[in-house]
Amino acid sequence: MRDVAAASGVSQATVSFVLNDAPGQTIPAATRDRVRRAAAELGYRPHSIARALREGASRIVVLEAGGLPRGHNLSSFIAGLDEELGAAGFGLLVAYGEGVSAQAAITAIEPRAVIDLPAVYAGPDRDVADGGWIDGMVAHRLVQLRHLMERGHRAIAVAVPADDDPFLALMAGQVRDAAGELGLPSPLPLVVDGDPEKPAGLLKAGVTAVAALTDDLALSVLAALADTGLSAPGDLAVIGFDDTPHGALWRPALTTVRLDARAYGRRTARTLLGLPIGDARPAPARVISRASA
Amino acid sequence: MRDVAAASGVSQATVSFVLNDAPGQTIPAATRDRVRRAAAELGYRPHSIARALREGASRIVVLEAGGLPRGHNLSSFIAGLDEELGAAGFGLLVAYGEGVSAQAAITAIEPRAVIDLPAVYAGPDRDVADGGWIDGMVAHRLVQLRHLMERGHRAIAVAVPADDDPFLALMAGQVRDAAGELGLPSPLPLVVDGDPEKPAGLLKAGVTAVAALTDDLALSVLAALADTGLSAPGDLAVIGFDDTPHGALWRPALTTVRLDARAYGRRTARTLLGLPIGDARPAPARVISRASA
DNA sequence: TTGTAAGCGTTATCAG
DNA sequence: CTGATAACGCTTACAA
Repeated sequence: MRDVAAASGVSQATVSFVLNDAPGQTIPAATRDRVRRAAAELGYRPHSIARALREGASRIVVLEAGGLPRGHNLSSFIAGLDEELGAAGFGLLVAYGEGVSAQAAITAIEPRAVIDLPAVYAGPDRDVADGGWIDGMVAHRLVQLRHLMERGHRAIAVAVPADDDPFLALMAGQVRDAAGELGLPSPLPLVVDGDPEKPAGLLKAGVTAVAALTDDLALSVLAALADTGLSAPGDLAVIGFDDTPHGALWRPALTTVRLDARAYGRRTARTLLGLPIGDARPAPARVISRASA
Repeated sequence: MRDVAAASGVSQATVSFVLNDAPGQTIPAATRDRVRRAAAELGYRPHSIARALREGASRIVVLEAGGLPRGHNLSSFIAGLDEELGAAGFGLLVAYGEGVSAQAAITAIEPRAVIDLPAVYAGPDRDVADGGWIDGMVAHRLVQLRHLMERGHRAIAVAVPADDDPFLALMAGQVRDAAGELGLPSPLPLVVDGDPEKPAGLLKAGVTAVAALTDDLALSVLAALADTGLSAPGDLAVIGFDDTPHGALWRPALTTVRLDARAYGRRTARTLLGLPIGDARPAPARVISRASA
């Protein structure tokens, strides 16, 4: 920066003003040009550590994605964040809960903000941080259930995990709400705990289809079905939610729903940066119709 | 830090010396104690940004895991890195190639080192950076092939991807080497490109088993088998490599091999930190014997 | 054995 | 409109 200042015959302060488009400064176009040109020629790159020291926080935001299902929906949310944050000159770091040293790294970074999606889901002030993702969730579950209804199913169970993850519990509630909105009877829970007899038991109760909270849960159900000589969708239709890459590899290939979480990611980023939401309008959820339902 | 200095009646420099066990400084135990106690009482936490500015690099190392298969082996490698780096006060960041803003974040961090595993595999000076992981690879492939041999297979194909990832190409070479060491004929390549007829064609060529470069490739083979009315291991035995969580969900459940990559992670970290390798001795690879082979 | 002071590269305040 | 200058929190010669 000192070199740029020298090369363009101004002070470091002026360089800073120009390069950051500092508001409330009135610098002649000629000077600005000279500074910018010099910066470009010298290959000036702001030193982010120094900037972070000065600003009290780095221009990095962290997304804690610890317990989240890792499918297309998350990737897509991340892509959205990436886009907007990148455009604003911010960096994005995704933490998948790798371990202590990862936590150490994150605190060392002094991020500008951290988006803790799992925590957000638990708390009440959600829409602030997730760009409305959650609030749209019931609508997305509608898409999932509707696909089943269109195929003649009304007795639908919902596959939930054995452990009680708060995030997944919230999802379960959304499925119930969606079922209510569609005038469906409240869905029976199918607790996925490795017992291959569970789905067969459901059949006896008259259930004809299962909507899973996540693709992985759906896959577990398919596995249990296969283990007991049953098959999807003949004996039981199964639909997932997340579009993980390995859902497509299964046989029968998993039917699932894919969200346009990218728009939510963009909205999250924009609110985080204090920008207007803009045009990031999420497309409706889409059923990826494969073989299992 | 100023407060700690004041509280213990010494200068900031002394505080720094004590807290970092600066070599070549001879500070009486009494003083050291006072300083440490004060630091603890005041809850002093070194400011990593300031430190990074001063040192020219943060105490963070980045692992670029972009194109790598994401199964147990990678997680285990990461766990090993995590352990050693954490113990040395370093942070670890894993970059899964999320996008531009992630790259921006990484450069903004000025990491002490970056371990670019994919690049390492391509380059010649590998054992420097991966703790000998690669060099042990042939031995691990031996385990994979031996499992097949023990079940009477000698005509073995290797499932490789359609695109030519340099990392996977390297793996393919290791399988060939392992086959040679076992006195097996050079394995035919099974190019996994979504064509479900490929495995059936292999059968005609007399092949009875497939060793896949990764679990995902193995799963694709299983899917192709299912699509053509064949099954594993009856028609074709299939063994994966990586122990991904969804391999266990498939039916037939995928037999695969799991590495003790944790030890390699630890070794990588230690060489990176300039420490002696120590006791991190990798256990031999283990076959996770499920249904597919 | 301890303290002083320079400096890491920015940004922001305040005079000119 | 522009330029000194003072922080930000830490490390490390060098002095005492």
